[in-house]
Formats: sequence, structure tokens, C-alpha cells
Amino acid sequence: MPELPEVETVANGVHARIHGQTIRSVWTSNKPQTFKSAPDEIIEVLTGSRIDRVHRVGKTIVVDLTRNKKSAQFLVHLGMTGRLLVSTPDTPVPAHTHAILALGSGKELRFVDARRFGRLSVIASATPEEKYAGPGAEPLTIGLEEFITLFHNRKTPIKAALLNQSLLHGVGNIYADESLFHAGIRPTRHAGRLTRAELTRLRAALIKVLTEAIKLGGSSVSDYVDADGVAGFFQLHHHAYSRTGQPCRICATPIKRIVVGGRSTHFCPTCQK
DNA sequence: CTGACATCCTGACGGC
DNA sequence: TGCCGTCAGGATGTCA
Repeated sequence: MPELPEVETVANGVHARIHGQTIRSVWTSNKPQTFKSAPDEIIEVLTGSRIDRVHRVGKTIVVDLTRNKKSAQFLVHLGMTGRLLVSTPDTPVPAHTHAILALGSGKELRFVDARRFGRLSVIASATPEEKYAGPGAEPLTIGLEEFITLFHNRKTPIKAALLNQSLLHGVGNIYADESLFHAGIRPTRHAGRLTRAELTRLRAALIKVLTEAIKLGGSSVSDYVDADGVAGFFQLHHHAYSRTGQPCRICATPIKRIVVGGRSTHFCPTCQK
């Protein structure tokens, strides 16, 4: 399941392969829920545009475009199972392909998404004010004071607050569990009751975990792969996520699984207070 | 406004 | 072997 490190890995990989190219033509599937903008508008905005840069904002892949000398953006959210692949036209089109962009180089950019939680949209006129900024703050660059303020007076469990994209965007279930483990904080603690020292540890742990995961190409849980279809390796470094019943890597206490905010949540009952 | 919870969707997996 | 039920989860919508 793609979160910030996986989305960043995909965006960087796709950027390296297709930036500078022009989109010759676009095909879309007939599954309406995949398209947050109307398919006709997506086709209109993309066709003939030049791809300047592919990057990440939160969990969204942002493709910066130049169209008739004006800026536009193509937004790709991978959901759970979405993939953005650079392929040659003779590569068989996988099942559940929802968009194909034919590029000037002869290659294709394909969006494939079995479970259809992913979303595609465009910003037709991306003036500096209208450029996609995401719903929340960037976990990798947020300052300590702003981070602490985010959780002030929140009654929700800290795990649920970390998953709330309008506070911090980019953190999902894996990195919420991992950062809480490294900060030694129970996922069920009320966000607003965490001490300044705990929030300081949490921010540091979050940045450390995300940075390390980006270095290793993300976590391959379920079926995540990068732009080349290659898996990441960070799952080998997980301390809590998906380790139910296995011994804590620090104290050997079995990792416990509970449900918080409707999401499976993993923690060490000894290390996390 | 805030928080809790159901919903979407399909593939993987376990049990019988 | 094969069928069926259950589970996973990000964002969104609904409801209290």
C-alpha cells in the first residue's frame, strides 16, 4: 500500500524516465470512479502537453505540465493498489488498466489499479496559487512548533490523528505504526494529551522512519512496486506493522494487534507507553 | 466542527 | 481440488 516513501519512489522513477516528453495521445477506461476529473477533461488537458516534472505532494503524484505555454497539472493518487508504469507499447496491457498516455519517445505511461481506490484528476490552469498543495502539512519538512500545534486539543487517538491527511499528509497505516513504535508511544493515547517531549520524539521518529524507507525504495507489503515493477525493501525493517505475535525486536514481548480508528494497529505493549 | 463508522473494490488467504 | 467467507485499506460521505 503506497504511502509517502512508496509514492516518492514511484514519482522519482517516473520522472527520470519521462520528463521533457510530450504526451501524444491518451486513452481512458470506462470506470467512472477512477476519474475525479471528467475523462474528457483529462484527455483534453494532457494531449499535446509537455511533462516538465514528476514529484510528490503527500500521497499524490503530481505531474507538472506545460500546455500552450501555460502550466497545468496531472494528479495521480495510487489508492491501495494503484501502479504507474512506464512501458513499451508491445508490453501486454495488464488487467485493470485505467489510463494509457502515449509519449513522444514511443513509450507509454500506464495507470493500473485493481481495487480502484486510486484517483486521476487534472488542474487545467495551474497558476502559482492554484498548484496542488495537498490537504495537510508535509511530514518531512514541518517544524517542531507547527507539529505540536497540529495535535493540540485533539481528542482522537494519536494513531487516528497521524492518519488524518488534513493534519499531516503522506502518513498511512505502516508509517503511523512504525513511528509510534520508535517514539515509544501507545497508538491509543489521546493526541491532545501527549507531552511536548513525546511529540518531539514522535516528529523525530516519523522523519527518521520516512527518510530511511525512501532510501530503501519503500515497503513492499501487498503488491507495491516502483516504476520499473521492482519491490522495495523497507518491510524487512518494520518493528511493529504486520508483526502480530512476533517478538518485539527490542524486548521480545509479542507484538499486539488492535483496531484503532477502524484500522489494524500494531504495537509493543512493553516498549510503548 | 469533531469524531466514529460504513462504504467502495478485488485479490489473497485460510478453512473445510 | 475447489469453493466460500473474511480481510486489507485511503478517502469520502453520513450521522450523532
